[in-house]
Amino acid sequence: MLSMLRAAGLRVTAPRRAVVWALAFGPSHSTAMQLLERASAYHPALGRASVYRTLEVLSRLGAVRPWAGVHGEPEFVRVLEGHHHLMCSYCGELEEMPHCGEECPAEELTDGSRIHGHLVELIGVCASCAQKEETCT
Amino acid sequence: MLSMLRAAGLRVTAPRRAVVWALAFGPSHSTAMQLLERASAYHPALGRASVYRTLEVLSRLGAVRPWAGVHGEPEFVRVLEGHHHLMCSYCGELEEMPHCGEECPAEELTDGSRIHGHLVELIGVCASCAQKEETCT
DNA sequence: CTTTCTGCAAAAGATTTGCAGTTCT
DNA sequence: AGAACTGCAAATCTTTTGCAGAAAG
Repeated sequence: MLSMLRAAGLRVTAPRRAVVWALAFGPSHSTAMQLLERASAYHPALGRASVYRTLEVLSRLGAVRPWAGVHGEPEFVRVLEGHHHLMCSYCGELEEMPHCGEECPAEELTDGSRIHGHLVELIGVCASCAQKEETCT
Repeated sequence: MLSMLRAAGLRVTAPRRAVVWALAFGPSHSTAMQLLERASAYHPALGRASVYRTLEVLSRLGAVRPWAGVHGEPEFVRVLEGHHHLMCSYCGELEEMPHCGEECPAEELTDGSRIHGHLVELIGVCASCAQKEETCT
């Protein structure tokens, strides 16, 4: 993501490096505050505002997307590599799904556009809940 | 969505009907405040809190999903019918994509789970921007 | 009739903004 | 040197919560 900053003519500074580091080497989605906390280990002087400002920049570049977490908490998701979840409306858990390769069906839906990332969210009942229910019936 | 409330043993009240009406007959995604405004036409006494509470209930039932809008503003998306967007990271526009049928490839990614809705977001450069760029080169 | 839901207003948070100082290029 | 970026703290705004009263089943 640092190279994306450079390519866009933006500066690569310590605070930005810290946030990118926290994004790249942490979980695929986190809240702004979690990122602040993790990135602080890398650059202790980091302030809240810079985290938000960096996330805004990265969103504009398409490296990250704001996303509403399991209970609606605002989070940011690394999006360059593609991302699939299953939100189970029965147990309320978010199940991360295996990564998709180059030929992810989600990216086939397009016309002349150039896709470089995606976020797929399925809403339904997860396999383990579905099985539990059958057992009950 | 009213029947989903009944099926879950929850009450169907005027405020809830108003919010469901605003969701069902309005755009596929809106902010809580926009819903409040529209639903007020239907039930003028409606208060903010009830909108949030109803949206919370509908999210738990899987009829709606919180979602981060174009610039990250929290919105709610009708999700039962499936939903596809393309976020163009060049022009920043959100392009709504044609609705998918029953055999939407997005829903094929599953194992034993039962899917009843989905939200697909592609991040990339939209067709018209992609074309513009070619012309420039 | 009981339990759930509602509106109000206050409280709690999260995100944004202005500004003086710092740091890339 | 000049423009871009940062941290701080204050301001703004959205969402949540407590509670007394109303209404659905």
